[in-house]
This record gives sequence, structure tokens and C-alpha cells, in this order.
Amino acid sequence: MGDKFEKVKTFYFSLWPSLNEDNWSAFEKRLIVKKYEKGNYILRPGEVCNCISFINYGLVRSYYLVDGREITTNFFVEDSVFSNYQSFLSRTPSLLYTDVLEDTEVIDVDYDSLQYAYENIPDSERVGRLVAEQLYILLSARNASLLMETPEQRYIKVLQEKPDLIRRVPQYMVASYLGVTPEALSRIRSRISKRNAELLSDTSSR
Amino acid sequence: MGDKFEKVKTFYFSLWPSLNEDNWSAFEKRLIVKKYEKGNYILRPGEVCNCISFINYGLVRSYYLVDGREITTNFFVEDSVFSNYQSFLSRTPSLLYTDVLEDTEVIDVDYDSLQYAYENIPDSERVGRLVAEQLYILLSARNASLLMETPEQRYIKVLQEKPDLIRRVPQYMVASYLGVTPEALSRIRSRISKRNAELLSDTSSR
DNA sequence: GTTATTTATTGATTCAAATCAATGGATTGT
DNA sequence: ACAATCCATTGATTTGAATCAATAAATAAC
Repeated sequence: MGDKFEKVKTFYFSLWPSLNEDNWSAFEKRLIVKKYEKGNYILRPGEVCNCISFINYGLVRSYYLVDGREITTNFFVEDSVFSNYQSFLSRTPSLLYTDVLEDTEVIDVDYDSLQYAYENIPDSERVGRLVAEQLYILLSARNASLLMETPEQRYIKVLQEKPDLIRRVPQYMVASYLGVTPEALSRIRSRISKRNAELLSDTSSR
Repeated sequence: MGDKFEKVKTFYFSLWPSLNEDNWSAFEKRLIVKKYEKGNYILRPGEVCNCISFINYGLVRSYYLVDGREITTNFFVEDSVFSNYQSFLSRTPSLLYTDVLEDTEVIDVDYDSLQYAYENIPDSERVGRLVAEQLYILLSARNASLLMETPEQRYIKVLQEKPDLIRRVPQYMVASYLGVTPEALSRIRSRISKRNAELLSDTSSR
């Protein structure tokens, strides 16, 4: 009958090999279920992020606002985890907005609960380390992509790696994720489809 | 008489409160001293970074090479720690060069030694987590700076926060750290000094 | 189903920064 | 001390992407 904690439990067990049912039930007691409607904000600049959220269903986004222009840093979909990790860790105000692109349900672990886990649940420090390391690796890859690849290369990668995202998210948000204007992304797309059309009709290529 | 491990010992004790002399001497046995001469490379793209290095003295730099153009990601000076952390953690080939800007001596912890510490020295997991978290916060701030600030703002910040670096590093490397060409940085500098000159001579401002 | 609003596309124009080019200054090596 | 190389500055030109503007398509609201 739709246990809200089913998916998040599977998720935490998968990355926490030594977790047992007793530890889990102590941990689960501290989890918080929240729902957000499309168009609302989960976090705004100036607020301190106080939780790490597993997404049961839905879609959210993080972005900077730089003189009126949105710069999207990430999209997060169901069955994954999001946070403003920098604000969460440093206990300092966020620079990012987090807004809700589709009605969303999350399961939150707040900061104190995580500290509780670190003190009381075996191996949780190791899990915390591994998670921090994984997030570092991800951020580092995103960084390298922004510095080394063209917007077109990034777009093609998104097409391949997250094709569903392209369908669920307005194009101007994808553009701001790629680091270009909506007009520029539109031109990138037409360039790509033109190239593909030529490849198909080009007999001289063989 | 210049114990090479003096500074690195102080460093590790400062971030590892429960470290004791016994643990330290077990750990110290595994440390490796290395020297590099100016102009050489510590790491090249394709190689896996296998250590975390404390700098006894010297200056090194990490950079991407994108169609012949250098993009500096970081400078590291004496008494600090550097690594290609992404490569080190993921055990995958580096995308970065690390080169030596001044003759440098480092104390290395290699990957296996760190795993040894995690298994055998109490609290080391927690230290590993805190370090990973701090590095995440730093990378995140660098990221935000590249997305939100102008090259001029970044230059002024470097001037304030790392004035010695400006003196020790060629300007074209600083330019590539700020994300502009050497010519552009030169113009930024002349713009700034012109503004300062105007401020000093401008009587109408009061 | 129709209207209204938002989003995407396309073209024309503007602009900021890169490139190109030349000179002068600084540093390095012998 | 000298030559040679490297680096920084300045000006002229080019270029790629942003902006501006208008239209078309898609989506949402009624």
C-alpha cells in the first residue's frame, strides 16, 4: 500500500552494506516526508540548506541568478538524492535557488540526524566519506565539462545520458545548464539536425 | 637540523585530533619524500594520481590543455596539500597536468597508505570524510566564482587573498586561472590602475 | 474549442573578448 | 655584459555569441 520509505530504504541499504534492521528503524524514525508543488521553491539564496533529500517522485532544479539571468547547475529526478551540499556542509547561506519543476515528494535527512548517525551507527562515517568523495568526483567532472567542452558537446552528452530530461524540462533551462542563451541552443539543435540530414542523404560519403 | 617530517606532522596532528605518537610513527613510516625541479611535470593526463602531497616548500600548478590552450585550475604553495583528488579517488586517468613552477619538495601519502590508515587508525575515516567535505566546499566555491563573477572580480579577489601568488607566478598563468587571455588580463589591470588614479585625483567626488 | 500565455525558432544587429601583430621590458643563460 | 628568449603591453581587426526583434509553435487556461 505504498510505503513512502520503501525506495529510500533500498537506497540507503545499497550504499551502506553493514546497515541492519535495528539501525535502520532508529534512522527511519528521524526521516521527514515532504511534498512540494510545481512552481514553488525548496531553497532560496541566503537560506542554509538543512537536509539531504531522497526524491520519491518528481523533478527539481538548482540554479544561480546572476543579474537577472538563470544559470542552472543541476537537475534532480526521482530515485536520486539532492541537497545544496556546499551550504549543508558549511552551514552557510546558499547561493543557489532550488525550485520545483514537477510535483515532488522527498524524504529528508536533516543535519542533526546525520550527526546522530555518525555518532551512533557503525560504519556511517565511512559511508559519509564515500558519499562526499563521490559528490566531489561528480562536481569535478561537471567542472571539467564546463571548462573543456563546447556547449554543443555538452548538449549531445545530455541527449545521450539523460534523454528523459530533455523531454521533461523546458529548453531554455537546458540552455542555461549548458551555459548558453535559449537562442544559441536553438541554433545548436538546428545545426545538429542539419548535419544529420546531410549524413543521411550524402552519397559521396561512401 | 631540518627534519623533513616536522611540518607535515604538525599539519596532520592539527586536523586529526585523536592522532597519537604511536599511530603517527606507523603512519610516518609510509610517507615518501620527493623532490621536483622547476619546469618538470608531476602528473600528466592519462596517468592515475596515486598520492596526496604535502608541500614542504615550492610551488606547483594544475591545468587542463584544451586545443593548445592552458586552463589553470589551481596553484599550490608550501605548507598546503595538493592532489589530483578526482583521479586519486576514482582511480581513473587524470585530465590535468601538474607542473612545477618552483623547485619543490613534497611528502606523499599514497593510496594504499591511506587505505591502511582507514583500516587501522581510529578516527581516520572521520578525518577522511571531513577532508573530502572541505575539498568539496572549496571546489564548489571555485565553481560559483567561475559562473557568477567577472574575470575582473576574480582578479581583485586573488590580489586580496593571495597577493604573494601574483608575485611568484607569470601573468599569463594567472590569466588562464581567471579564464581569460593574457592580453585581456593586461587590459583588466590597466583599467583598474586607471580607475585608482582617477579616484586619487578626482576632486569632484567630495 | 478558443483564447491567452509561454516557449522555440529564425534573422538582423551589437558587442565584448579573442586573435593578430608589433613593440618594449624583463629575465635567463652564457 | 651581452645576446637571446620570454613575457607584458598596446593597438587594430576579426569573430562568435549575446541581444534585439518578430514570428511561429506549443502549452495552458478558460
